[in-house]
Amino acid sequence: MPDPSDIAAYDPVRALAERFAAAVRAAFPQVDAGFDPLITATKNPALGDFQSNAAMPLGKRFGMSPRDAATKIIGQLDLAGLAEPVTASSIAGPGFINIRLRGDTLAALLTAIDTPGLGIAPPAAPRTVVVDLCGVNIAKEMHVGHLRATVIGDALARTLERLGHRVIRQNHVGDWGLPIAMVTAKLDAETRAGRIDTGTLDLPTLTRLYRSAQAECARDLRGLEAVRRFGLGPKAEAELGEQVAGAEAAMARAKDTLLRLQAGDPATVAVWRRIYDVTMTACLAVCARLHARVRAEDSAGESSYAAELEPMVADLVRRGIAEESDGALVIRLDELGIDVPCLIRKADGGYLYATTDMAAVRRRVQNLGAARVIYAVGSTQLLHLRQVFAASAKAGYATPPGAAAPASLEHAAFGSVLGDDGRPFKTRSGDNVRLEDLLDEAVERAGRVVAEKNPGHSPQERREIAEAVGIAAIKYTDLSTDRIKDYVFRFDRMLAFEGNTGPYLLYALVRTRSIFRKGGERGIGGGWRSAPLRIEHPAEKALALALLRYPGVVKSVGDSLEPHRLCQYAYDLAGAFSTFFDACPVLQAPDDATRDARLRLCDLTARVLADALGVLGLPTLERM
RNA sequence: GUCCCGGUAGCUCAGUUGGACAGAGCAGCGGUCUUCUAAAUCGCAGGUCAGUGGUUCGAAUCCACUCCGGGACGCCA
Repeated sequence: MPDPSDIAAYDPVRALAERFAAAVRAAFPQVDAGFDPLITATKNPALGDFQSNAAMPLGKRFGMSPRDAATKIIGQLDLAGLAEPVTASSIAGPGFINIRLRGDTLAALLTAIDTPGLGIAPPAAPRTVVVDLCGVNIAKEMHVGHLRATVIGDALARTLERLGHRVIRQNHVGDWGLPIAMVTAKLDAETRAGRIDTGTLDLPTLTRLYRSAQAECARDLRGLEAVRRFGLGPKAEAELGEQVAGAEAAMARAKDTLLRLQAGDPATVAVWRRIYDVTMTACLAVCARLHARVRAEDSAGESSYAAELEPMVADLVRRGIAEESDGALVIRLDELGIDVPCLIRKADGGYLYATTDMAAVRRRVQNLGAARVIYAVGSTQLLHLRQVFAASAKAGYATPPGAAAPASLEHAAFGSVLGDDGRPFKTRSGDNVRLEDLLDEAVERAGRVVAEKNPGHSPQERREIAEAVGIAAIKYTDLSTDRIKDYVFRFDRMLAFEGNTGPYLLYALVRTRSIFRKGGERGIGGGWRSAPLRIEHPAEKALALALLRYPGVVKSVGDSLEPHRLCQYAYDLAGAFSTFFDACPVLQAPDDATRDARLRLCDLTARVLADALGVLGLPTLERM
């Protein structure tokens, strides 16, 4: 049996690449040392496990047929202890070289990843990564729009943590500016009028206040203009004029409130603080229910940047980064390939969200020490974030002190959640759908299915299972497709217990675990833990190959920020296990050695699958 | 108008730095439970990869143009 340390740890691709690179160097001394022998998994298992596509580029370069190049390579190839011998019949098609791993090699590689880390080694140089996620607004309930920012952001954060990096989550709470001042003024007025008790204030009430405050301030200024322009008469003008006067008064109160907030007036700040606390308590509870690790200490609201904006803008002006344009202040980005300037201060002196976002880049890179800043933010902000990234780079804010290279600012953009009609997901009346209502309905529907599939559970058990299944169903749907695309939200599809769904994966994990419960009942001890792995049956081989892919897949999600790759992997692994479980008796294996080897394989599968689901942020279960 | 993102089987979607006849799931048809959770598994059927042209030994993948759908475009956030 080969020594795992001899074959580049656990990774068959790397091990084969080394052997092939050596053979290519021997066969073609002219090629440089960095030549990539292009090892990939073979799509059709009937042809082999892996293939090298090295012969095609070599054939082209040396003016020979790729099959001749392949023949030269295999003449120098030594796969002893790793794979079946490669012969002329291994060359196929235009010049593919097919490779079939040996069962004992697979067993050795699996043994190498059968560790607590499951083959994922800590990075040589851990990086600090900031993940911007969730992005709630105060005085508003979480709705579907926050689902993806929370679920995707948390999955990315977990992935990077799993890879051994230092992750700082940042919930960029929308807690500042004129809209917030409007609610603050409104709540203050309502409280003073005795219509609201701040002690028992809840989020639905706040949301109502927010809406009415917005409506009061915005009341038909445009309508009045139209009435004047088209001369609809003094009566219409007077009616609208009254409304507008009210709106102007409300707006004036809001602006006054904003000034007092900015000045730190204790009474006003106390009202604001109450709004903040009521909102965040509810928001963090939803995050907890979603199994998203977003905590109070992860909040870095817009308000926390308020005091930094004026000095930052002054700095930008002084250094000539920002310039005036029509009374406003902009940063031009033409030289960075963006023809729309980034507006950072309005003509009236007010700041914009780009200003706050630049301050956030600066703090995240300069103070928090981020080498990467990842934004789990919707694709509608694509241009905005490009501008902010470019403007921050131009200002030098994206480069850590003393560092040679700037931090990497990355937008993990996602598409919209759509309703059945293909339009953005809304209630019949056009309101946003409350996230909590969505979770409640998913859990309720899951409960019905659980009761039907397995009537033996106690009500308590059923509730717990339904909760996990419902949450997993929603999260998995959100994570399992390419995030840039929109998707249609459909309960029946995500809660289907067959196919590529969260419930199916939970079930697959339960099956891997239940075998040990059953084994315990039959008096089988833990001797299998140290039993030698044996990979003989085709289903065992397919499962082994799937398990060995795990570290590389997690790594690729960390690089690409695409959690759906890990979902696809988990689904593949679950499928490989199901096939194995069907074809290979474990507890009734023909002999004890086979049984123990298979138990160990089940255990490794269970741990990898549970780890993958954990990285995705899905809740898991012991039984269903 | 400019820019960005999508378009793959009836439906929902994968498709790694270009590689073998384009893969799953659902829906349809047909096998497999006295045996480890059948919420499973095995098989059949189903596709001009939106279109045209180009690069290449080789293109769903890269380039150009066209069509369709969505989005964003300095004084909201």
